This record gives sequence, C-alpha cells and structure tokens, in this order.
Amino acid sequence: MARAATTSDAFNAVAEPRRREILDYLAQGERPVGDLVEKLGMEQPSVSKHLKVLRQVGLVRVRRHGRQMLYQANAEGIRPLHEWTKTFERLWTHQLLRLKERAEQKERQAAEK
Amino acid sequence: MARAATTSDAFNAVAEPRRREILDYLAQGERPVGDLVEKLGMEQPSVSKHLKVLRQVGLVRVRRHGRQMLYQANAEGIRPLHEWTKTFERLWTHQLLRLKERAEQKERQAAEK
DNA sequence: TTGACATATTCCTATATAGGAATATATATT
DNA sequence: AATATATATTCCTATATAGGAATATGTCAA
Repeated sequence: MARAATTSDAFNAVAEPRRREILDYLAQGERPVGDLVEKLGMEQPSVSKHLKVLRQVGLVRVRRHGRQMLYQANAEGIRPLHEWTKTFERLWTHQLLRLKERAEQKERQAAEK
Repeated sequence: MARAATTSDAFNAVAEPRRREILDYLAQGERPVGDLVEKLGMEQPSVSKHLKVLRQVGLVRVRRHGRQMLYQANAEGIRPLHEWTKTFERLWTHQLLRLKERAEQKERQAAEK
C-alpha cells in the first residue's frame, strides 16, 4: 500500500509546508488566489492545486467575486488536530519538570563536593 | 517532485494514522514493541518500521532492556504541532460565535412573523 | 465579439512510501 | 553451543503525490 492520500484528512493535508503557509496567510481573512501567489511567491497553478486539496478536506471555503475566487480558512477543520496534540500537553509539561529536577539535583551534587 | 519524506518532520510523521495510534498508546508510559503489536493488532515488522520513523523525527525515545526495546513518547516533539494549531484557536471561536449569532438572528426573524 | 484577466485543470515524471513476506540481528536460556 | 525469544531490516510493488509546462475555463470590459 502507498501513503494515504493528502485529501484523506486534515492531518495529511497539513503535512505539506506550503499548505500550512497558505492557511497561515488566510488566517488574516478572506483573500483572492492572486494575493497568495504574490505574497507567498508560489506559482499560480501550484497555489490552485494546494487550495483544491485544502478545500477537499474542509480547511478552506471559497466564493466567487467577479473573476476572482475568494478563499478563507475554515479553522474548525484544524480543531481535531489541536485536540489530538492537546492530549500530550500533560506529558510534555511533566517531562520538562523531570528534566529540570534532574538538572537541579546534579547542581546540588556538584556543590557538595 | 514527490511528497516530502515521512521522516522530514513531525507533521509528516504524524499524518499516518497508525503512527498516531502508537503515540497514543505510548502516552501511557514506556512499553516494549511486543505490547504495541498485541494491543494495536498490527504486524510486528509494521510496528518496528513505524517506530523507526517516529524515532527519526524525535517523537519517541528507546532504550534496551534485555532483549526488549522499551519505547516512550517524547511529547516535546508534538509541541510544534500544538503551537501551530493554536494560532487558529481565536479563529474558530470567532467563527463559531458568528455562526451562533446568525442562527439567533434567524430565530428572531421567524418569531416576528 | 474580441481580448484581457483570474483561476483551474491536464499531462508528465521523479520520488517516497506502507504493508506483506522473508530473513537478519541481538540477547537470554538451557 | 544450540535454541528460543524479541525486534529490526530487506525486498517487492501498487499507489500517490508536487511541481513545471502548457492549456482550458470562466468572467469582465470595450
């Protein structure tokens, strides 16, 4: 079996750095494709293709305005990712605490000498 | 160009559902490979391969214990993901608020009739 | 209608899997 | 030393890109 399609879910879609850049930019608000092309310095077909993937997984919404297509980020789509990563929050705070404790212990031992 | 390697960063590594399952299980604490194989119902070579990817991006740590290899999640590696998704938090709360407002407005209009 | 502008789609190719099967490596036990 | 146990690696293949180049589609303006 090959890797899952980039369109299979938000996790796969967002694995591509360019698509994260696009979402970052669209976090500012609704923008036409041309803006993305200019500000992000990508080729226009490339932007359109990435936007298509993002649309298929529900990470952006579109509407037509004259001959422009206005895209906006649909933050709701990122939420599952946020929720998943959140479940590890307690782990990293705990693991950092332990690291700090070990460092302090070493310091104390050095002082005793 | 093809898709970026699964080992290029945490985003790519975590795009694979099986690897998320492995991390979820390892969130409970240090576990040998055999436990993962049994509890997650995956083939042993498959688990080993996924663990290798997770190791290469720093999402798990290993140590040998007799003939077992004990793996543990390194939550710190998930943090960048959490931080990135967090930047959209204000967006989805805001977008949900607007949705709610529109729903209430419609309700009011219906009541006026 | 014709042309200009904005965006989308198609075609092409090098590359990277994920999983199954088979096998290799490392360590413990007897 | 021989065997069992635990895990890792190799080989194979179908599949899915991402980007570049070229082209198609849709819409406005004169």
